[in-house]
Amino acid sequence: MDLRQIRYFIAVAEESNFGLAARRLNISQPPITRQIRKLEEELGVTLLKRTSKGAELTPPGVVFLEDVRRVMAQTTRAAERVKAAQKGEIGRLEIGYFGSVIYSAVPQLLMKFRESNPDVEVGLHRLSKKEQVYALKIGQIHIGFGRYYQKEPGYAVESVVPETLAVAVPISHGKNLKTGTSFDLFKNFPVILFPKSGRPNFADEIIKILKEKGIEPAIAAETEDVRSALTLASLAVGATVVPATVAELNWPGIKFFPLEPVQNNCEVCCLYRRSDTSPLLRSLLSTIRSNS
Amino acid sequence: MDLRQIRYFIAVAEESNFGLAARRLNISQPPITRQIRKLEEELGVTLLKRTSKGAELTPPGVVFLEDVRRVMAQTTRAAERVKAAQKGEIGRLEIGYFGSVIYSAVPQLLMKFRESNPDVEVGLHRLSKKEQVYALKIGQIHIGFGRYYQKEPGYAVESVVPETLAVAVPISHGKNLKTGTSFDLFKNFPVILFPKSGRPNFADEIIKILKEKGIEPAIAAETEDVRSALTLASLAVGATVVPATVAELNWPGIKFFPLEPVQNNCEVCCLYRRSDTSPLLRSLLSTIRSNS
DNA sequence: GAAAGCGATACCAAAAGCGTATCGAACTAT
DNA sequence: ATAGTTCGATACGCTTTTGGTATCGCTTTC
Repeated sequence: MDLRQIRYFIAVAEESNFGLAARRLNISQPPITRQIRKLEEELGVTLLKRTSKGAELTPPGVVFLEDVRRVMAQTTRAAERVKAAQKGEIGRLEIGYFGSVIYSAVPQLLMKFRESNPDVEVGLHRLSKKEQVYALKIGQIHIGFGRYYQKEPGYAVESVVPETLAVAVPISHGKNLKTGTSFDLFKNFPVILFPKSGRPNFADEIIKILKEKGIEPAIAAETEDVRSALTLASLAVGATVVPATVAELNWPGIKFFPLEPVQNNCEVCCLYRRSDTSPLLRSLLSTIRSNS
Repeated sequence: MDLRQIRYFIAVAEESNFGLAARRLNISQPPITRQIRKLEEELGVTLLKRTSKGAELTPPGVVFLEDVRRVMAQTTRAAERVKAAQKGEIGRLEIGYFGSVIYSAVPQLLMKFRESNPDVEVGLHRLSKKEQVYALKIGQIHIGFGRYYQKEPGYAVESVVPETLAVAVPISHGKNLKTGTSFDLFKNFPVILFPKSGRPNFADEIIKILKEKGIEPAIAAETEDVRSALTLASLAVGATVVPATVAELNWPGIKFFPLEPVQNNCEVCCLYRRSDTSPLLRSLLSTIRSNS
């Protein structure tokens, strides 16, 4: 079977006439006779009954016409979709993330991306930094989000959100806490740090920032992620420092104080293969860049 | 676009290798290169990234592969279905009927037909005998069911059910009615006849039968169809004679007495075009014939 | 009974397809 | 480092397929 034969058959079926079908297809009549007959021979079914006035569908021909119209429609659709895919309008974008970026920065970005690319499917994969590099290498993901990427040859790191910080303290301790700057809060609370692994990490950065401000806080706990840290904070174990985007969410038992701007490396970054020409990636990158 | 190109593309996509795909398709490798390139040129999209190890799908290629697999599946399905249609296993059978045959004879027949041809759609059309002939002529229906068809050239009439008759009397008149034969009932009731139109018809036949038994009943009413006749009978307007198949149904307020077998022309018949070679019709006819 | 309309057929030229042989680039292994 | 291997791409000749023109045979119409 052949798409040409199908096209010819549909034309003849619709015109009920070989000659008219030929004119519609801008060819002469004999090729139509031949292709239709070939199609019928291959199927072993008479699709058209030749009459003195033209041709009419046999009952199997009616069935075949319906089916074959769907085939043509799907073929056209496939051609349209593959072009749309090249423009980055459809397809599947695989995203790796690590840590707190999933609480706000990534969702916000994806929501914006979705506005201009509503038909793109998105896959999210929680992966450590090391895993992200490997996943990028084998093409499992297109881009990774996180903090503190080191530069590697062949890979690009770009800032996504120039993050500010916030201090999270247990709400149970009243609200008359704030007297001076947010840094003064650490006079009242030991600090909860996270994550434990993946150095250099957010915990190291916080220590560094506090040190610069002359603060050497007691360490109340070290947790694996923001969520655990905030849970401990809500139990009045101590205070913790989180990205401002995380503070935008409602966490029960927690009150956030924005931290005065400091020199820091906390911004959310993305990592991708320089050689990746995927239109979807390029489209997402332009969304990221238009954000800042 | 061409089904061959699609076949080649799927093979290469699945093998991730032009050469292996060629072997799988039992052709040499250069034609594959050429066809794939032609496909890509026509679509204006690079579907495969040629690497040193073979080939891998580009993101648009992934999208295209999914779509194009559906096309192939549908094409195969269309080929299967058209063959099934020729065997009379699928398709649409249009049926005309008139009068009381719809109450039992036709449903029973179609139920049996459905057992062996579960995927055949059936259309039912209430048409007078005259309309049936016209509908057959223009191909609107394949077969008509009714009684008292006259023979016409080019059309065949066949018996479907060698029908016996039953007398319907109002249930309100107790059950000690039956003394002699069922014909004796007409000593107690005037007769309700139907239908009014379409002579020769069922009413004529009943009159004839009664006459042969020496009965000349008073005519209580003439109605358009069985349903009306039985409704009147249930109101004790009179008794009426109906086909035995109709008596199998439960009609409120009616008691049926089988009528002793007599020579009659009441059987349900079907009418079809002798030249109609539709496999569906032939299949239905063989169901009909195996019935008797 | 002639004319017109339809699909089928015959024949030729053009196009497209496939196969063999070969190339060039990239990876492997010694 | 270099020869061998493994890819896909290319060149060329041959075969198959396709489409066009002319024509046939049949049916319908006037």
